Amino acid sequence: MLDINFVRQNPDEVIAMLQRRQMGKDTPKVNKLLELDSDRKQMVQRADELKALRNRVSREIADIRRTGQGSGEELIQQMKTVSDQISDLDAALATLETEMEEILLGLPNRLHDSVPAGRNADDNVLYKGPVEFIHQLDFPVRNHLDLGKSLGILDFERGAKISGAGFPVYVGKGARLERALINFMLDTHTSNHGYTEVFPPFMVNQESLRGTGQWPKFADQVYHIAEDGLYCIPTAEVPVTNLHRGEMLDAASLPIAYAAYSACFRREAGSYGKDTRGFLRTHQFNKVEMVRFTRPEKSYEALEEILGHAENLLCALKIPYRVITLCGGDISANAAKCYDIEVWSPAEDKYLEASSVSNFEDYQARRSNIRFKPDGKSKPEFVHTLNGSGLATSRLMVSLLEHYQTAEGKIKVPEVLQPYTGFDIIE
RNA sequence: GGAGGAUUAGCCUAAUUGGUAAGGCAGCAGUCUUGAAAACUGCCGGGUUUGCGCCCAUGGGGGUUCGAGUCCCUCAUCCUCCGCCA
Repeated sequence: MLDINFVRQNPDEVIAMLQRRQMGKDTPKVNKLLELDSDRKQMVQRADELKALRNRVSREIADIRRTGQGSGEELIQQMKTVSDQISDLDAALATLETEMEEILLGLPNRLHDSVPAGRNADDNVLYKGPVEFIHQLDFPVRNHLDLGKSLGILDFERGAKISGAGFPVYVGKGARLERALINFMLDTHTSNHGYTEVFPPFMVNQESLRGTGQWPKFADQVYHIAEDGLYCIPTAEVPVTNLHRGEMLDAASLPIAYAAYSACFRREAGSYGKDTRGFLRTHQFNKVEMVRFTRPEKSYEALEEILGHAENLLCALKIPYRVITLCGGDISANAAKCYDIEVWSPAEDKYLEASSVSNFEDYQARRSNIRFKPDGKSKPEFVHTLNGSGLATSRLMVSLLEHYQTAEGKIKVPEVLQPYTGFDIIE
């Protein structure tokens, strides 16, 4: 959420940001917001004057009664009218503020200056890589679906039977490999990268979705358990960032770094026909997520660190990847800056997004009211929040299976995973 | 699911029959000191204002009232007990 004070003082900058994001058509929203803001100010003034009057006279009534000078009946009658006026004004204000909040919640975040200009994904800019590792694939490569099926480690058909399309089942060594990946990633983050492990709930309430910005914008992409008012998390970012919702963090505790595994649930409504085969797009997948809370001046430093932590995993696994900087037209509304890490899929013959590393600056912190006091006398400030996948297993598994396949259709297990799997080959 | 109790600022704790939130700790600044501690003084929820001031704020949301921390309804969370159950 943007600061209404910032919008009021820098409307041109906000409108320029919308244009950089290819959202120029939302410009009227900004003007409407400023109009409402101005109306609000006048109404608040009038209401405050009436409230001041009521408070003063109420104290007079109390004095009159205490000293036995009378009942104050005349004043009470006058204040009845005043109170009615206040009620009307407050009701009108509440309507107006709701309208303002709806607009404000719908406006995207500011963009960092370093975010490249561009209309869509084609305009994203290569930041690092490609980072290659030696893999001998001097035979016709098979894709992850073929490999998974022939080795009996992935079962999409039964997944479709028990749940629906997009709910894969891992079986035997496939299940073990998936669990090994998750454990390897979590162990690396906690042991080598300084993160505190969190195992969060997989369902959250609507306030949490709102806090991280998935609500209301992505309401149609989230699984909803209507009876209990709960939502399946689309990413661990939601429960983990909301751990500190409404809190005043101790400045000495910053930066806070959490790593969390969670299953992630996404309806993927409207994306059928696009990368839907096998693991490329599923309704449920596994992901280890890194989440950070930092002082504002440290957040861009943290962004590079998180990116580095995600890259370390791919280097250890020896899976080729590249890093791109998302351009203004492709970056998500919540983020001020975002890197995507893409892994190479030899069978698909293209890069697949396996991680997104973002700095949200104070956008989420303002929505979820996460603050700290820089020092004793200064006012509370919003922290900056960041997160990065480290990593999502589904696309990673695609790349892993394909890169580590042998000419005989077996899968070698990457060396760093062997302590976790207990075997070095899937056949 | 049922009964009772609780929720006040970063933390802890007060508030007559309803009369408009009192303190303490921590923190920050200053005085004193070679330095530190102690002591003393000031600041110490949010908004608005050049300022005085004004408004809002007692878990969330409603209601009664001229006026609600206080009375009523409802929801959430925690504690105690009862019931049910993996």
